[in-house]
Amino acid sequence: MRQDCPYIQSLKKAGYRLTQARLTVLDVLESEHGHITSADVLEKVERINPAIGRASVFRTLELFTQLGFIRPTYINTSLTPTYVMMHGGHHHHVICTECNRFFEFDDCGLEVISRNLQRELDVQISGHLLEFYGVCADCRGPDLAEQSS
Amino acid sequence: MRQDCPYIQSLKKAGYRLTQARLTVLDVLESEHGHITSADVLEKVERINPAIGRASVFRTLELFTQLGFIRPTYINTSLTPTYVMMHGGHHHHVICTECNRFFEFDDCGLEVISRNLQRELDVQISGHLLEFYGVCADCRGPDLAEQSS
DNA sequence: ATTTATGCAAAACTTTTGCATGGGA
DNA sequence: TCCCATGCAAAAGTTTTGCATAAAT
Repeated sequence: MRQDCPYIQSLKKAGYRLTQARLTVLDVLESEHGHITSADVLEKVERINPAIGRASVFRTLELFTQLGFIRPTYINTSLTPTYVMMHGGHHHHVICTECNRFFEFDDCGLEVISRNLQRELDVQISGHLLEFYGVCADCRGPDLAEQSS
Repeated sequence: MRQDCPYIQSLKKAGYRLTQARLTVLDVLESEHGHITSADVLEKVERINPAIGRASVFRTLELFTQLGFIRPTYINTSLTPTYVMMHGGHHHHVICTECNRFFEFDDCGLEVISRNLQRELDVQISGHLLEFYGVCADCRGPDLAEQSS
C-alpha cells in the first residue's frame, strides 16, 4: 500500500488513524478506477478481509465523503449510492440513461466559472461534480450508430 | 393547476395519466422552487391529500426521474435523496458543505462542452447537473471570513 | 369499457447505533 | 499507554412489492 497516496496523506494530516478498514476501503475505491456502489464496496472489502465489519465500511465511506475524497451520486434507479472519486476535488462524467454506462472525461473548463461564483456568492469553493445525461451510441440502436460491445 | 405546465404536457405526451398523485407531487416539487428531500415530499403530499399513499409518491418520484423532470442528489450525510428540478434539462448549484445551504445559479456556459462531448463520445446529451462544493461566508466565521472553529 | 395507477400494509433492504474491546500512534 | 476506531448484532428508517380496487381516458 502506497504511503505516498494523497488520500493517505490527507488522513494522517487530519489526525485520523490508518486502520485496516480505512486502507482497505481506499484500496477498493481506487481499484474501481472511479465509481462503485456501496453494495460493491461492502462485498469487495468482505472478500479482501472478512474481519472488517459492515459498520466500519459505512463509517469510512462517510468519513471519506466528509473529507472530500469521494462523493455519492444516484445512478440507476436503485436506492444505493454510487461513489465517485473526487480526484483533485472534481469529477466529470457522462451517464447513459439507458444502460447506465459511464464515460468519464477530464477537462471541463469550469475554472473560470468557479472563480466567478467564488467572488459573486462569497463561497470558498473546494470542488465540483459535473454529470451529463444522455443516450449512448449502442443504446440508440445499431442502425445509426457504430456498435462496439 | 396549470395545464400548460411543460411537465404535465410531457406526461400526457408520453402516455401517462394525469392522476392526483402525480399532479400533487408535481405541485409540491414546484412549490419548493428547486430542491426537496423525499421525506419532505412525503410529508407535504400527505398534508395536501391524505388519501394519497406513500407508495404512489415513490413511484411518481421514480417516474419523474426517468422522464428527466427531477434528479436525486445526496446533500447532507443522510441517506434520503434530495430531488432537484431539472428545468430545461439542467440544474446548477453551489452547496455549502458546512450548513448544506444551496446557492443556485443559472448560466453555466456548458453548451460548448456539451456539444463537444456529444461529438467525441457519440452520446446524445439531454441534460446535466453541476454541483460546486464549498464553504459559505457565514460558515467561515462572522467577521474575517477566515476563522475556522 | 379498458387499463393504468393506486392504496394498503407487510416485506425487503440499506444504513445507523450502542457498547465492550482491540489496535494504532 | 492512551484513546480512537472497530466489530457485532440489533434497531431504525426508507423504499419496494403484491394484489384487489379505484379512477383516468
